[in-house]
Order: sequence, then C-alpha cells, then structure tokens
Amino acid sequence: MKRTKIKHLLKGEEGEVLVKGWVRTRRDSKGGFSFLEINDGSCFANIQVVAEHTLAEYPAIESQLTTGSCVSVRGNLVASQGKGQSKEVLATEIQVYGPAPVETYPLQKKKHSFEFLREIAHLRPRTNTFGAVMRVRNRLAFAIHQFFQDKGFLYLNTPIVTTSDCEGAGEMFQVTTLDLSNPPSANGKIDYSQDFFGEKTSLTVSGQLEGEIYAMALSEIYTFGPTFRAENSNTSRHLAEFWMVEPEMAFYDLDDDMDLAEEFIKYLLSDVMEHCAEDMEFFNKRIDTTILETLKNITSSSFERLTYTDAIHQLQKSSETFTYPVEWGFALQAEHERYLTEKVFKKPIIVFNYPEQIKSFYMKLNEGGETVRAMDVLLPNLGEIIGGSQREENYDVLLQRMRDKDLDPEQYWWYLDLRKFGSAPHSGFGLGFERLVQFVTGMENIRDVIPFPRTPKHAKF
RNA sequence: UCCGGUGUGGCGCAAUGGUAGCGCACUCGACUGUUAAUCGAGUUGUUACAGGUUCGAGUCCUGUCACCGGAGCCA
Repeated sequence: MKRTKIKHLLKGEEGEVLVKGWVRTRRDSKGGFSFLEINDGSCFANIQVVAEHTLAEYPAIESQLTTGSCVSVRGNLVASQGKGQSKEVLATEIQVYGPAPVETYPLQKKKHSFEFLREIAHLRPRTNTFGAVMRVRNRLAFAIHQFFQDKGFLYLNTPIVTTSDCEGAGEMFQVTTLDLSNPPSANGKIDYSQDFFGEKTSLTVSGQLEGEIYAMALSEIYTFGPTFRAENSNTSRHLAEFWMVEPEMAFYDLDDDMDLAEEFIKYLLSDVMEHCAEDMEFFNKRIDTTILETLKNITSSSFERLTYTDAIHQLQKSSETFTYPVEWGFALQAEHERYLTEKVFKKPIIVFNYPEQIKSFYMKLNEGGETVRAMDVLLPNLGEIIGGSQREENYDVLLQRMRDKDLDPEQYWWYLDLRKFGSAPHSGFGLGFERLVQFVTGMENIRDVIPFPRTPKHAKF
C-alpha cells in the first residue's frame, strides 16, 4: 500500500490509508487508547491518529511513541468523534521507524526561542514555524520562476566563481587551491598564475554584469542563485551567503524597470497568500498579527514613487529629529527610509534618481550629470528589498565614469564591449530573496528564513 | 566593525554581596474522545570561561568567548 501525504489525507476520502511522519505530541486516554499528532511536512496541519492499546504491537512500542519519533501508521481514515479535527486515522498497525528518547531529544512539545533553535539547526525544520517558513520560501521561489517564465524571460545561470569584482564594492570570499601555509610568490606577491584558474578568483557578489551580457542578446533574462559577501555584517538583515534574483532587460528604461519591480512584488505576495494560506494564517496568528493585512494592502495599492531630491525635501520639512544629517548628496540612512515608509507614506516606496557620486559606475547618468537613473524599493519595517537601475549604454560616458571612480577599464573590457558593439538601453534590478521571505512571513531575523544561515563566525550545519 | 544588553537545571526566566528558586518539559499517580489537556507528587545546577576584590561573589571589577538588539555596509 502506498503512503498518503497528510496534505492529501485531510482532503481525501474515508477508507484504508498508510501515513508516515514524525510524532509531534501524544495524549493518553485511560479509555484504553492514545492520540498521536503526526506531521510529515506536506502541510501545516497534523493528522490525529487514534491508537487503541489493544493493538498487538502497542505494549512493545508505547515507550517509543514520543515527541520526535518517526512512525508508519496503517489504519482507516474516519470522521473524528472529537472537536479539534474533522478527520482522524484509526490505527490498525503502527511501526516505529526511529524513536526519539525524551531524555535526550532537544525539541519539546512547547515553544522554543529562535535563538535556541539556531543551535540545533538540524532539528528545527521539525517545528511548526520552520516548516511554515520553508513551505513559504519554496512557494516564493516557484512563483519567481513562474512570474518571469510567463513573461518570456530566460532563466540564466551566472557563474559562482568569478574574477570580476562586480561593483568595485563589497568584500569577496577568495577561492583558491594554493597551499595557504606556503603560497608561491613572485615579486614579493602571491603568484596567482599558479592557482587553479591561473588568476585570483572569488565567489560572486552579483550576477548582474554577466546578466547584462545575455540581455544584450536574448532581450530578457533573470538570474536566481546564491551570492556571497564577506562583509562583517552582524544584523538581522544580512547573510554572508544569500540568494538573489536579478532580472536584466534590454529596451527597458527606468520607468519600465520600476513598473516591473512593483508588478513582481505584488505578484509574489498575492501568490503566496493564495497558495500558502494555512501557513500564512499561522504567521498572522503567532509571528506578526498585522502581516496579512499588510500584504493585502500592498497588493491593492500602488507604490509611492518619488525622486531622491523629493525624498530629501520630505525629510527636511519634517519635525522628526534624525541622528544623521539630511542633506542632498548624502545617502539615505535607515532612519530616513523608515520615516518615509512607516510615517509619511505607510506603504512601499520607490526612490529614484539618486546623486551620481553615491551610486555605482554602471548606472545611467541623467541629463545634467548630477543624478543617475537608480531606484530602490523600500518596504515598511524592512527597508531596501530591491535595488536597480537603468544601465549606462553610452561607451564614452561609461568609460569616463569608471575612471572617475578609480576602476580599471581593462578589467571590464568585455563589459565595455557590450557598449562598443550593438549597445542598447537596458535596465535591471536585484532582489534579496531572504529579505522577501522575511517580509512575507514577518520573521524578524534573516537567519530564520534560510535553511542553513552563514554569518560571520558561523558556518555550522 | 562600533554602541548597548544578556549568559543561572533540557527550555524560558527569578534571586538588597550572605543556604540558588519558579514555570514548562520530564518521571510517577489520579482523571478524561484528548487536542498547548487537567489535578497531585517527584527528579534535574561546576550560575559561559579565566583571573581579581571580599570573611563571603550568580551578584562587584578585568579579560576572553558566545548570543541578542541597534548602527554602518548592503540585498
């Protein structure tokens, strides 16, 4: 007989079934039977199994039917006599695959702090919260592909090991096979010509530049893969290894770029509310009681778009006192972004046309040369979730901007070639996947929305 | 990396410088188609680590480590 997942069982017909999963709790009745709550991760809900103590194997396995143990249950799916559930399985045969001794099994049938669960990251997926987070994460990943595929974007795999330092910013993890205790040297420096790739290599911090290569041939592409930053960031919003989505589109200007970003976010939020309703109910009840209302509001209203200059005016005319100065030409600080999203507009905003000197070399210079066509999508309570721009397609302007920012044009020869041959206006953006999962679930710490978080001093599990 | 905070039974927390307690979990018993079950009893500690002050340190001081919150960097 084939095993039926609990998700299907709960919607299925009454009759004989085979269930497999992990015991969440057991409640004994002196009426001669016990209730087992079984979860197999297929959905948030458990299935209640009624185990009569008259079952032949029961006396032998009773002590093993504890929280955390894994079981296989054959039985009949029937209407429940109790109140908490409509259906339950009346067991005819129970097999214990793997017991979980109560004296040593770390998870208890009670609430645990997320800090504690991080220390047992190999067991935390067995909790309600992490099961829900990972189902939502999975659905969001699926919806991202669906959104772009429906629009005819090509899914592009950009390299993980790279020789280019994408934006000239951001510390990178070096990749090497050299003997670190005795590296070969030439002219007093490490001789990377003897390294595996024959030159110095690192883990990618972004697939954008490579994405542009393919957008300049296939029109619309998107990447969705891991990226790495060796920054010593210790916050609830940063990881050393995280997943990023980066669409890149030929013939899109900044307005098209912002339109796509807004449509994208709304699509993802709607999709997850529709397809992960039960998990989202849980988040709304236990993690953040305003999350569903917030998500609904976002999908039904338009994002406020304002220029960087307007944002500065808004901040300057407010009565709020800020720690950091509000002055044209300075970057917007977290406190400024929070004020705009949470106090002024109370919804997502898109700030665009930033000062040239605080943004990257590849962003298209506006007329006048003061600002570039960059945009950031800022969410209430979270901050920046998307950063994007129209790219500079003019060879001479791009070359000059690289020189102004002390970048070596020779290193970017292939990037410049894209402007030398068949250049086209194009745009793109990057979305931090974990930040999206964070926002959708209401989870406060980014370490709790990725299966295996990598942060400074932490790569266990 | 900077600022602030916290490290005490398995988990969550308490303890004017003076005998380390409580809740949950767990064990046993009672009761029950139960559902965070309930009621009664019981077990559980090198107070993060290393030094120091003191008659006496969980508590005060110094250092180290870990974790949390905020900031910077960003996604």
